[in-house]
Amino acid sequence: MNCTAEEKIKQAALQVFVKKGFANCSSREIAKEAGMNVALVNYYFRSKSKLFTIIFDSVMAEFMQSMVQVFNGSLPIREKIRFLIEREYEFLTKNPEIPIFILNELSRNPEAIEGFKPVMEKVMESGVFEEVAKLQKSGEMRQMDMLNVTLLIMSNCQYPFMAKPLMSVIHHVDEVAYYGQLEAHKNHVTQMILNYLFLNDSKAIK
Amino acid sequence: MNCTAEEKIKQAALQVFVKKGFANCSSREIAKEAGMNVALVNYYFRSKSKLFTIIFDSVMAEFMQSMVQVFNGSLPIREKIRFLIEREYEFLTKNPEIPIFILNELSRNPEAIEGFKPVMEKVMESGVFEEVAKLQKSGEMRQMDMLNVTLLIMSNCQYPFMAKPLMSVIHHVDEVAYYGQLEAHKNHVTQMILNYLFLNDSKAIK
DNA sequence: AAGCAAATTAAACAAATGTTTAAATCAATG
DNA sequence: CATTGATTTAAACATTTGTTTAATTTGCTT
Repeated sequence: MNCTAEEKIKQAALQVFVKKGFANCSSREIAKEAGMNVALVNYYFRSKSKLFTIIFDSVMAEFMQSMVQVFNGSLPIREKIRFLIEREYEFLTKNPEIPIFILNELSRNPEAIEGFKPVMEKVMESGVFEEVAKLQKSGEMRQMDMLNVTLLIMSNCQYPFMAKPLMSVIHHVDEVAYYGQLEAHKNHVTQMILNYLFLNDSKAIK
Repeated sequence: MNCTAEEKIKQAALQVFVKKGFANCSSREIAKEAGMNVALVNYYFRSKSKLFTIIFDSVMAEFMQSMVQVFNGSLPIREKIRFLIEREYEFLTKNPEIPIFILNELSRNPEAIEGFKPVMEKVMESGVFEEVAKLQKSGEMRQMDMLNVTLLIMSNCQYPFMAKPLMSVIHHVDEVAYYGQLEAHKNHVTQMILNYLFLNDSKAIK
């Protein structure tokens, strides 16, 4: 592990930013978390904003990584989607605060999306969108816009992790029990989405 | 319309808090939005935090209102769910920033959930949960935990509005086009969820 | 060991923040 | 009109914030 001061600050910033959000934490808090002086943060990164941009972009990249990997693989679309949901739940179980962090920062500060565009290129280059379009033409998949397909998958993967505080109260479960429920939820979501996207579906499990 | 100073401050606070979040705005900003002096905010509400709690609780109540109304109605479960999704999309089209506001504040400050518990009581009292349990016993509905049912509905209603900045970039659409897509999405979501929740479903549309 | 650049620190700065104070204004009552 | 209480304001307060400065330490080369 790279343990230079610069790297330590980046790790601390990642933790603090993701947990509390840009507006809700101070440079001094990040420095303290890294075990160093405030001035060092600006010595290495010039400003809180500049540091944030670096962290945010790296989070976005990691966040999209599983999607890119799965899409670039050679599985048939149906298995790609199943695998993608599997991977998303795996990633989000380890990093449950990421989606709320990203969506919150993006809606408060839309220019933050800039650093994300290069990652998006890779998804487009994978050719999944064209592949889906072909299956839709042939009647194997339901005719619908790719935006809606993307939205179905992302909604059902990310929202359950974002809503933990709300759902725990509604259904009186603690954190451990909630993550247990999400394992079951993953299976429901996979079945439901595949059944809906693919027509005349002999593999559908009732 | 009630145009007392107190009411004007509350309206300004609602706008500012929802748009920017608690940590990302100042008392002075709220006062300016209301067209009055900073000191008045504390004169009427004692502190920024106290004012926030009042606003947050009222937002939570309004947010859950459609759910309570639909659940207390006399429609069969299937129609209740269909109607609920309709109402959610209607509400969120008018108030798209509410879900990210609520989930963000809740995850940064979990005690904020307190003011929500009374609203939750009303949902429980409606008896929907028992009604669903009965249909599950009879085999009309798929056997699954109520937490997962709730999660399916909320994910597919709220997330699409939360993810607007992300999705607009991914699919190169502007705000107007995006909300247009969400109309189509509402129909997909309704079909998909009903098809999944209700078994042996003659009304299912392929 | 001396010198030097990079790394690190304590201290200071101006601006912004939540909150309070004390004075001014207003509206209604006697 | 004078008085009283509620409302509104400008100003001040102490803290915190992001950022900078200038001094000190560190590690390494000669």
